[in-house]
Amino acid sequence: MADEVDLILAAWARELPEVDVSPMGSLSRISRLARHLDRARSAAFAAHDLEVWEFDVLAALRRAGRPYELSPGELIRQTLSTSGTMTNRVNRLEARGLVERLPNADDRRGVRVRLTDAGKGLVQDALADLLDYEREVLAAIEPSEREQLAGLLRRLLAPFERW
Amino acid sequence: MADEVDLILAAWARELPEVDVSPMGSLSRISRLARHLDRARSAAFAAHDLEVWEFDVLAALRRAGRPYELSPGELIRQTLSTSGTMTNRVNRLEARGLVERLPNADDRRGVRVRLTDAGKGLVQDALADLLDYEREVLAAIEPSEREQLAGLLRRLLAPFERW
DNA sequence: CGATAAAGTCTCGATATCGAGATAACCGGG
DNA sequence: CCCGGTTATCTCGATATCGAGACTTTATCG
Repeated sequence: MADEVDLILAAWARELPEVDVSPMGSLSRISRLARHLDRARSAAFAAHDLEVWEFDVLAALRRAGRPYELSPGELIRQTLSTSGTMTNRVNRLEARGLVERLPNADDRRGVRVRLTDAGKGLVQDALADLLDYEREVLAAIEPSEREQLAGLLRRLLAPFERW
Repeated sequence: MADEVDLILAAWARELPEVDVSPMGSLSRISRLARHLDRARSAAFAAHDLEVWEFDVLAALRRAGRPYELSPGELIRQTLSTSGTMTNRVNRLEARGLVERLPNADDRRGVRVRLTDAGKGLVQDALADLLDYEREVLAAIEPSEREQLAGLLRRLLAPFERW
């Protein structure tokens, strides 16, 4: 039972036998899987007329809890994006009526981005579909293996998210 | 020992306790890790004045073996990109003298993309640095766990790459 | 206090990607 | 041998992202 990455590793072993490419066995798979998941998520969200980036922002606001507000800076950090990108995203979500910008009373440099009722409904529906899809993907491994996997990934991820 | 994803899962549990968001424990980590890895790779390749996408194409050609040629279509499939993207990439790599386009004698619709000597040297140097970096990332887990991880990821990836 | 540094957000130009359509070549059946 | 269907690649317009710089406000420290 081989995948594309096995073929890639075999090719490197043939071409550069003195180089140890085993790290790719994990990390290339992570990158490739992420690409496939992104595409699949696009398809899943299309039913709600929603882009992946739109979902990412709306979901961050939804799980922040009442009053469903975050600053652009917090959204940038949670979604691993940059300031120019977030300004643009909020603009377009605002134009669609899914979020609104409010002044921040405590810090006049800042802004609060708040989920509207329309945005809230949309993100919950989309989340349900996303999870259904993710459960299908994960059906390839056993529940106990899912926990193993999550644990290993957490340990790889932690160094990137600590500062 | 928690990461951002643990916080995200806890937030969903608080906000929507009736929804089982456990699939995100694995899949969100995969996506986030892929983003971080992409950024780190950018930094690693910058020393060679190389973009990640440039490396991806050159590496595919290098591991194809002599005469280091592939068609654009094969490059599209291996790098999970699209036709317009690949035309653009090959154009720019050609302009930098890292690859060259040759006519395909067997099929005049087609083209062969061949690695130049300059491209070959560059990709091997960059590969060595990439692997050094990847080993650092993987130092967070034990060798036996790396194999476990690779095995689980293979099983998740396989359904996407079968056709 | 006043000056300087730091933080929050937005602007905007450069760049990469996607994807539908165009073009050219190949292939198989009649 | 011709024709419709398929395949390989390229074109090109729309779009999202990045990131440096601008601007405003807040924090810090002498």
